Amino acid sequence: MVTITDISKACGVSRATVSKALNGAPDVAPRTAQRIREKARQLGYLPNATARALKVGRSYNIGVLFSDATGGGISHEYFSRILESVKAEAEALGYDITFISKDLGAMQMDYYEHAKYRSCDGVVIASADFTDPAIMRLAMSEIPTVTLDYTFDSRTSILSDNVRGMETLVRFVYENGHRKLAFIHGEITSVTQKRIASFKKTCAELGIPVPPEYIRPAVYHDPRSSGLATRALLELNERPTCIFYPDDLSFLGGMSELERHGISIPKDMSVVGYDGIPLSQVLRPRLSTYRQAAERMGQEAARRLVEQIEHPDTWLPQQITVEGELLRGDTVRRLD
Amino acid sequence: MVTITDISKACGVSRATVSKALNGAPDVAPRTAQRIREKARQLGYLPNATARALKVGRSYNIGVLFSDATGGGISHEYFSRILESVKAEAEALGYDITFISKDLGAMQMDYYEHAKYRSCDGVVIASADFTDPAIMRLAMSEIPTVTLDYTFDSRTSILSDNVRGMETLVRFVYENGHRKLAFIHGEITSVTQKRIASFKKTCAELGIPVPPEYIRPAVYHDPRSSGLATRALLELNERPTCIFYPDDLSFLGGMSELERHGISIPKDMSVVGYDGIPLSQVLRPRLSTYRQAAERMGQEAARRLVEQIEHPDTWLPQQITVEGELLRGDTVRRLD
DNA sequence: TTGTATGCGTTATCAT
DNA sequence: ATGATAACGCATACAA
Repeated sequence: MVTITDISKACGVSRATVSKALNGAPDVAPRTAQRIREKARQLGYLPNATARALKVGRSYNIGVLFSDATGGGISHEYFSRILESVKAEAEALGYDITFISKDLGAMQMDYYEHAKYRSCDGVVIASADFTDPAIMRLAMSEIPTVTLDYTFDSRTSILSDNVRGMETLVRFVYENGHRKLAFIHGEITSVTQKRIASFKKTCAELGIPVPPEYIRPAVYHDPRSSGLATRALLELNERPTCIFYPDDLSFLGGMSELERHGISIPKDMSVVGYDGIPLSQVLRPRLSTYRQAAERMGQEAARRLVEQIEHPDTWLPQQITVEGELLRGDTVRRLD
Repeated sequence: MVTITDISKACGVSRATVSKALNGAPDVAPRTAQRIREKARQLGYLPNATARALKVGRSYNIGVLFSDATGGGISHEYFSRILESVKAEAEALGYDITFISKDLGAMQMDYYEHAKYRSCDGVVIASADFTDPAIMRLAMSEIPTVTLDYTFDSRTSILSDNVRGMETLVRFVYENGHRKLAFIHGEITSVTQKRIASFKKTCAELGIPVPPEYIRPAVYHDPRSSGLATRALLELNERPTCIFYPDDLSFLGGMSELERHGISIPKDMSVVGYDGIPLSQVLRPRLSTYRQAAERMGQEAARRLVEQIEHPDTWLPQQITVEGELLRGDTVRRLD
C-alpha cells in the first residue's frame, strides 16, 4: 500500500506538505503541489478512508436500515427502488453506503450501537418496525437520521403522499361511476392508517357510504391473504363494484380468486392497486394504480441527510412529502 | 464518545490492559477483566471499528458490487434476493456490507480503487459487465473476491446451474410430448451462452430439430422485447408448441402478446420461464419454470469469501454450482 | 499479571 | 512555503 509517507520520501518533502498538496490547501507552492500530485498518481496512491475518518471524525459513510422482519425487506420492489436511489444519490455526494442491522456476528448491538461502531455520519431508516425501541433509540440519538414513511419528533422524514394517493384513487373510481368501494388494507402501520383514513374521508366527502364489511385486513405483499379477503368480499350479499388492494403485488392474489369465480376484470369487477411497480403496467389489462415516487424519495432522503451532516448549524427538521401519480390503467370499468 | 482511555482512567489501569480485557486476552487477571468489562458496559463503551481497522489491517467490511448498468440492478428480484442473503450471511459472520461503485462523488475511482479506499477485506461481484476492464482489474487484484455467475481464472465463483436448469426444462417439456420448442433468450452473456448451448444440446440428445428461427433474441427483464419475439414466433408458418422465455418477468410480455392473438395458455401454447420468482407462482395458471437458488448462492458467496479472507493460506479457488429446482406449474400442456 | 511504548495513515496546529 | 509534532482510538511486542 502506498501512503503519503511514500510520496513524501519520493518527493523529498514532509508528509504534512504532501497531505496539504493532495487536499488542495492554499499554503503550498503551486509547483511543489503539482510535483506531488504527479508523483502520487504515478505511484498509484489512494487515500485511506479509514485513517482519514479516524483523524477527522467523519467517515463519509452513511448507514441504511432495512429491517427485513417487517416485510419491508430489500427484495420488495418499492424498497429496492428506494435503496437504489439512496445509493445513487449518496454516491454522487461522495458518501458510501453500509447496511445497519442488529446482531453483527457474535456481538450484540442494537441499531444505534452498530451505527456508532461503524462511525456512520448519518443513517437512512428506510423500512423498520417503528415501534421497536431500538429504532426509537437510533432516531432520537445524536446521529443524523432521515426516516421514510414515518415521522419522529424533530427529525427529518420523507413521506409518500398516502393521503393524497388514496384520495386520488377514490375520486378516480368515483368519477367512473362506482359507489360501492371495498378496501383491502395491509397490516396496521402509520402508512396503513393514513390510507384507511383517507379512503373513508374521501368517501364521506363524496357521499358514499362505507359499510364496515367493505374494509378487510390483509398483509402487504402477500397475494394469498388478499386472495382470502377477496373471497370474503365476494360472499357478501351486496358485492362491491370495485376493490382496492393493499399493493400491486397483493392484487395478484385477488386476480386469481376472481378468475376462479369466473369474474372478469374489469367487466364484472373493477380493481385498483397501489405502488405502480413495473409489473402492474405489464399485466393485461394494465392495473389502475397509484405510482409511488420511490426514486425521488430515496434521492430526497440522501440529500437531506447529507445536508444535515454537512450543515448541522443551519439545519432544521422537515417533513417532505413526495407526490406520486395516478396510473389510470384499464382495470376500472366505466359504470353507467 | 467513550474510549478505552476513559475506561482505563475509571478503572485505574492502563489502556493496554483494558484492550486485552475487552478482547478476552488470556494474560489478564480474571478479576480485573471482570471489573473492566463491567465498567465498559456501565460507561456505554463501543469499540471503534475504524480505529481497529487502521491498527489491525482488517476492516471486517466486505464490498458488494452491483453495476446497475447491465440490467442486473438491485431491483431485479434475482439480485435483490442474492443481496439479501449475502448481507444476512456476512452479518452472521461479523462482517458489514458496503456497496462498491465507480465514481464516488468528485473522485474518480474504479472498482478496485474504491474497494481499497474503503479497506474492504473482500468483494462479492454479484452483477456486472464482466467485459469491463475495471471489473477484471478488481477480480485479478490481491483483494479476495467471489464472483457470481461468472468465473475468472484462479478465483472463486458461485454459479447457478444454467446448464442443468435448461436441460431440466427441455426434458420436462419433451416428456409432455412437445417436439417444437422455441427459445427466446436474453442478451448474450456467459449465462445466456450456457443456456442456449444446453438448450440445443439437450434437444439434440432428444433428437429434436431446432430450426434457427426458433431461437430469438430479447432482453432480460424486459417484457416488451419478449413480447416482440413472441409475435415473431407466431408469424412463422410452423409455430412452436412451447416457448421458453428468458426469465419469468419477460414471460409477462409474451403472455400479453399471446392473449392479444386469442391464444390461451397452455391450451393453445405452452410456455416456460426461468428464475422461479414468487410472482411466477402467484399467476394463474402457475408458470412452469426453474427456480434459481438465489438465497443459497448469496450465502455460499459470503461464506467462501470470508473463508478466503480468514484462511488465505489454506484457501483454494473453487467453482461452486448451486442447483435450482423445477417448478412444474401449469403452463406446459400434455400433448398426445 | 500489568504497564510502556510504538505505530497504523492521516490531518491540523504551530513553528520555522 | 514548509516541516516538526501531536493526535484520532486501538492493539501488540516487549519490558517490568
